Amino acid sequence: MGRRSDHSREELYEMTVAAARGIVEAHGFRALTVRKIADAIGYSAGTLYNLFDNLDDLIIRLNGGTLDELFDRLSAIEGSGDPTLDLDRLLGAYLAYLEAHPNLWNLLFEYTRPEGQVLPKWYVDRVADILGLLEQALSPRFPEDRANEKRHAARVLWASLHGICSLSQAGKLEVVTTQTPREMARLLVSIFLTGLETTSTPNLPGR
Amino acid sequence: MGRRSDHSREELYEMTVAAARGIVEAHGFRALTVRKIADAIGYSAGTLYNLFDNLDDLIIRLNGGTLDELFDRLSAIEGSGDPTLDLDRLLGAYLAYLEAHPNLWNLLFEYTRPEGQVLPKWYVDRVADILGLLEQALSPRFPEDRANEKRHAARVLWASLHGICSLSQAGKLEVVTTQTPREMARLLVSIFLTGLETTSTPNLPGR
DNA sequence: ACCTGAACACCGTTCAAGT
DNA sequence: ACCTGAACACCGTTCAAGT
Repeated sequence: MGRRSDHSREELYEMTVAAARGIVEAHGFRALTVRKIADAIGYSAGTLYNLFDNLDDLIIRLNGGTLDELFDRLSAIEGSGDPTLDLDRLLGAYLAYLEAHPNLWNLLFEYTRPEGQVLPKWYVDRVADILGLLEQALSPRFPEDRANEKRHAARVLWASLHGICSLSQAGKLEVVTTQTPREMARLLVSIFLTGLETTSTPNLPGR
Repeated sequence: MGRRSDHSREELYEMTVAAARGIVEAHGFRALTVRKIADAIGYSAGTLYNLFDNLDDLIIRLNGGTLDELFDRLSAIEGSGDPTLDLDRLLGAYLAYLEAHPNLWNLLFEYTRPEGQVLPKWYVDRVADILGLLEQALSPRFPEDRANEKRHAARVLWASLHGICSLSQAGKLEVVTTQTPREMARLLVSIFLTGLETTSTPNLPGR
């Protein structure tokens, strides 16, 4: 036993995250265990605790990479200035990623960390970056002095689209509808943008 | 050891589900284990396997009860014929339940069963019943010959609201917005209903 | 300084043995 | 027919002991 220094700390870190990702992609997040990751990289389980606080920490790092990938795909889309078109492209890329890496997406959103753990700032920032792309696509619909309304609209739309993806991924959609997630997302965007056009200041029910 | 017959099979079943529910409500779904349930009802773990196929089966039964409760709360709301008002009331009741039983709701939606397991029919039917209430509230917006569009709209709205609840519950909303889930849901319903009014046949981007 | 293997305190599930 | 306790095959995490 004792030090091996076959790999630098950084190499080890990369190997670990890559191995974890491989396991999740191949067998789903339920199959992800510290022992299996250690096996895959040829080290003992204890070694991983030199690199990560615990499995939860490791998962958050892995999810960070997934968020990066997602952002890269989405930010590669150049805006046309037409919200309908831009949102549809964003949507297409998002759903394509989801379809290509369902288990990674699952780990990203369906895995909830234990009781009252807060997400690290860098993690939240990455989510905010993705939200920024949505805001940008919505921009033509909002004058500059209504940035706050735009923020709110983008977040509501984001959460809504997430709901469609989430239920679809969990297999809870196909049992109650024949629509594909793509169709549902398009219908949502279509209704949403139409609703935005005529609802500058939404009139909410009595409160 | 051997048979005790302190309780009938039915009693045992009820005790088990109640104990499981208690554990989830008190400590979250991560705390739910077969051994703890058995402890709580004063039987051995093995006994639970006389009543349920496995823990997953037990959870689905528990979730069935949660769906029933949710349906009861929502169906107690009498319709006014005004979709804005009715949807807001449904929403209020839904969010109130979520707030009162966050951990039960969590188990219902965030817990995903292992790989390719299908939900039993009675379970899907209960979800469909709840969807029916949404459809009913939307009814004034759709002529009778557009029942299918109504179905689709109800499902999209349901998934969207679910997204808001889901992200809120996971603590992923408060980090990117100051809006409450209630406000987001209201904004969504408001935009959605406005969008429906003027979008009888939504024009989707090129497919 | 790093890595290991054993240990600890858990899991879900099965099943021979008892009544 | 029902129930138990032990067993099996796992977990995440810690840490003394080795290099």
